[in-house]
Amino acid sequence: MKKVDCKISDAEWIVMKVLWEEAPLTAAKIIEAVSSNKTWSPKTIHSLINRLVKKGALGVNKEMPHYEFYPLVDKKDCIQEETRTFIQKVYDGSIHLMLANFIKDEKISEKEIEELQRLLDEKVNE
Amino acid sequence: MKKVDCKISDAEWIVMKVLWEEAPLTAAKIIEAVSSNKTWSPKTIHSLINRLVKKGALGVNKEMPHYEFYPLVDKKDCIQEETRTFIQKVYDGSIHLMLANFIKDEKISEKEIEELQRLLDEKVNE
DNA sequence: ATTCACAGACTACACTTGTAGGATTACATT
DNA sequence: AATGTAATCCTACAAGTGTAGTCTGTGAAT
Repeated sequence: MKKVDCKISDAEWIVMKVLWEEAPLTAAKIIEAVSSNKTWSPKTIHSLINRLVKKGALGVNKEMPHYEFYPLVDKKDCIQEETRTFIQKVYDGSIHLMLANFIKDEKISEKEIEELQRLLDEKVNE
Repeated sequence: MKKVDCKISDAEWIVMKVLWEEAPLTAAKIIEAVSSNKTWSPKTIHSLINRLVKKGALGVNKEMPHYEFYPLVDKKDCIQEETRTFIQKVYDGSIHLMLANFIKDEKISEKEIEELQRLLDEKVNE
């Protein structure tokens, strides 16, 4: 998997998430999967797929009766890059500020809090 | 403070953050503050300010020798909106997934972990 | 009073993004 | 083999963004 060097737009993320879930897939399959969340025209989804190929985020296998697409960039990398950008923009790059703000402000259930505490404990004992 | 109804772009966020920090400010002051982080032309910063005024994110006091600008939208609201969008895009809207992923993957110092644990504890005892 | 430099108004321009449409090709069915 | 339907390829187009530039007026300095 290549490092992410490209920006993936909001709409494109939806397509990428389908292929990170399962790949390779034909355009038809992708359209089917995306359509459960979005009411886009198949044409629109084709456009997004092609842009992602052009960007280097997707690869194509043309040796098939119908092209098959698969991710060329790693999901974890993309998430981290996206997160980094977001935290930079909103929290001046401070992860800590972000998490603190988050824990303070958001509605998190008791159970989730316990779960997070467990995760933190694990982290400590690594 | 109005509710945020407008999208604030990455570049615009930098201007907004200056004015959330201190307001009202003249364009010259804003340019000065922004220039410590960014090497934008003053013209560029003027453009951003004007777009923000047009979007309704900034207000202007024209009764001054030089216009003074101030935020019309609340920082907390903007952060929350931005965060919501981000989590939707990357984590399918699951705050929990996001925090969990974060705690697992990111390099967080021991001290930060303790700090977060403290925050969670506080949250429990609310 | 003249000039200079900056403030403010308006304009520019290429690139990305959301959202498709049209033309062409190729497989599948009659 | 012909035809229809779906898959590819290419094109479109307005709005938003990053990144400025021009023109015009006015206050400050000479």
